[in-house]
Amino acid sequence: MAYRRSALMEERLAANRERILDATRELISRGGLREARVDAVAQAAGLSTGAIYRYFPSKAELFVDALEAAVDREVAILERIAEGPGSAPERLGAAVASFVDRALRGPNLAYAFIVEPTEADVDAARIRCRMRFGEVFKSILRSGIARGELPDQDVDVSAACIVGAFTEALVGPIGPSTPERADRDRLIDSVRGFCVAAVGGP
Amino acid sequence: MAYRRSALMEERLAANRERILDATRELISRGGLREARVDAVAQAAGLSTGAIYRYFPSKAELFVDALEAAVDREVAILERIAEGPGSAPERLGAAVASFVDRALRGPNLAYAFIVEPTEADVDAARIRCRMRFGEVFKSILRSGIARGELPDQDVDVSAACIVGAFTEALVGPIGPSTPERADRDRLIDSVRGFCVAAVGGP
Amino acid sequence: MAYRRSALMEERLAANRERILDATRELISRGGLREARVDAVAQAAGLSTGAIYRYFPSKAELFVDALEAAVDREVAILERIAEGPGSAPERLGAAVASFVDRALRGPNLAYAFIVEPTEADVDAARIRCRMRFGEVFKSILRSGIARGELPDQDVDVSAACIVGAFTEALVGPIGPSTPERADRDRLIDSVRGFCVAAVGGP
Amino acid sequence: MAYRRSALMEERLAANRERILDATRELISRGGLREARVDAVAQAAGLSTGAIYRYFPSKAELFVDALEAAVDREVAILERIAEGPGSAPERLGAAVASFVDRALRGPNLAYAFIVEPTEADVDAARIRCRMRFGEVFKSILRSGIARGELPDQDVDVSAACIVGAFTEALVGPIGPSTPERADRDRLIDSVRGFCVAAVGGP
DNA sequence: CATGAATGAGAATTCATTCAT
DNA sequence: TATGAATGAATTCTCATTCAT
Repeated sequence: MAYRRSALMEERLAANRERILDATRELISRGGLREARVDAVAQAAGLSTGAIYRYFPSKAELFVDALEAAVDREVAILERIAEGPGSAPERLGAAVASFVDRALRGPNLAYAFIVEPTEADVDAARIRCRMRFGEVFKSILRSGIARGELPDQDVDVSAACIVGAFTEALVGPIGPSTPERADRDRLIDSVRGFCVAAVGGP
Repeated sequence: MAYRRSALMEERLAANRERILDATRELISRGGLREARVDAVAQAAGLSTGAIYRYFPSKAELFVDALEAAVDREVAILERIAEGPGSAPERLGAAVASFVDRALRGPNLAYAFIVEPTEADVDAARIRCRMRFGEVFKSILRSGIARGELPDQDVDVSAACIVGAFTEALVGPIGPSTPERADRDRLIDSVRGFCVAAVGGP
Repeated sequence: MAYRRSALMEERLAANRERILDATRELISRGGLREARVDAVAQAAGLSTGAIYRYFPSKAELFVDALEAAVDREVAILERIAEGPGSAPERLGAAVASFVDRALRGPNLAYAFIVEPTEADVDAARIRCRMRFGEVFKSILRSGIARGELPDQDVDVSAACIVGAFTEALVGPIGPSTPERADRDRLIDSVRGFCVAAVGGP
Repeated sequence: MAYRRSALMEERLAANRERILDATRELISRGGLREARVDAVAQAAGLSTGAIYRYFPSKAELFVDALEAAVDREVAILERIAEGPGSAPERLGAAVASFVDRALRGPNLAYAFIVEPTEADVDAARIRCRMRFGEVFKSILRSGIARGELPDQDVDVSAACIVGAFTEALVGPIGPSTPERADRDRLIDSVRGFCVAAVGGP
């Protein structure tokens, strides 16, 4: 009996943790880090303020975990594309398009984890996340250069520029509103074209 | 009876105002809008908290003025390049290089005026600033397309991507520290190359 | 899962709210609106500053509620007298005496809700309160005039004068200290006599 | 030469002092004590903030002096009426009418010196002023009782009620705006009638 | 373990008063 | 003496974190 109850509880705890992370992501994607108060997160997660602190030691750690969870998923998808078939320009284009497409559909953290300084702890996580994105693109670029599909270049800078380019395209002229399907496709194409050409793709 | 404000005082006031704006820019460029508290700005400017309110009606207006002052200078320089001689790719490259170069030398607000939500007032200014930068690049792109120096493209998206690319290149792999001269030149070249190639330049 | 707020807690919250309102009334009745700082109210209520904002959204609303709560009670009592039996002069005298009597016993807000400009919000409430008092007396006067118990007169002015007369009698020669029982009775009689005679009563 | 300059200066100083007092009265009569900031007074007087402190050691003392100056004039006028010819009810009515009339014409301090708590210093002055007004009315009442023109009564209370009545009539239903001439006359008559009847006049 | 009321350290802003010019 | 810029204490309000129930 002790076992079963424990298992049940275990599940519930995990579910709560997930709900908190989801609520955090949701709130950040709407109003930025600034608007994501602990109270608001708790309410959105259907829990009490105090409960948050059972799952996360501080607001900063909660944010860090939320950012990293979101980036985990994103990077996993991008890595599959990066390691998949096709030429480097093709894979680069696909990765960019994939990211932009997803960002345009649902609530995304592009706002928050790219450039938005906060407390030191969160900021460190933000930088780590940015670099992880960069790594994916760097791996594509390196393979392309090695195979002669792309000209030689400073992959650190190119990767950073790519990340910056599509982020700005997302949060900049478009804003948080979801554009029409046709607009979306055109935007994705434009960004993809920009990034592929930038690194010397055809 | 009427008291004529002495030239000396006039100067000192102007100097104070400038010092406040400088301090604000300095603080923002280091820790973002969040860290730039009125107290901190005052201290950095060598004044008391209350004095700030003699020069600016509110923290929000101070920030707006600081952002716009910085952007005024920046945009003026970029516009001169945009309207100058040379092909569109050349001018684009020169503009990008010029911006990155300056940003790498002194404290820059790239952090703040690109993406960092805050109060509504400041945010509105931030968006205006971003658009002003975008406009400069759009004008270059349009002229290039008209003259056949650049392929047809969505100039809105391209301009946003350019702004995002060099901003990220600045805050991303490099951070606030000023790199060595050689590194700096290499970085500038890489970013320029990225942006020019991205829009279809040679 | 849903947490039912316990009856005990419910009670405590209500008690706290009441304590805050009481503390506010107490402080206002001593030092006027000016001295009733949020800190002071909190301390007098045995709570922290922040706690006040759990019960009232702003200092202004707290004041408005405190004023209106006090006036609600007062006006209810006066209305019962106004609508009760007896001639108009009798009822007027009874109403005045009743108000003065109560004011002399406990902390009274006479100071605050009669004349003391503050923020717009609070001021609006103050004016409303004053008018509500006036209305009670006007109703008595009108009925008296209709029945021929009182001579015709400008009831607006008379009501204002009545309110002013007993308010001043309260805050003026006496001040906040509670006088002896005999003095109190004499004061009440004098004020009552003054007001009844003023409007043409016997 | 030293003499002449001194006399000139003397005059100018006195004129400035008067201007400051006037400005203070003006501001208080408009927005109450709260709105009369030292800066505002200085500007209204055509002087600098610092200059105020040459003439008055503190804001509190400035206010006290302004109140007392205003009351000096007022009381002098009322005393002349009180000591003049006519029966007590006549003189009482004339005094009340005179005060109300003047208050309705120009900026008046009725707001401030009757009921409006502030700092302790100013408050003490306020109470003194109130009592001085009371004294005038008490002297009328006493003479009326002595001569058999008025019934015996508690002159302290009656005087306070009179002051309260006309004050409230002034600041209450009418407010700071100057009413039409006809309205004004009617108001004066009503208040006079109220006060005279209140103390047992015909 | 969950709750949400309470805490209290900030942060922005105001304004009486001072003091270098 | 006059000026008005500068000061800084005081005040309102916010929000991450704690803790009794």
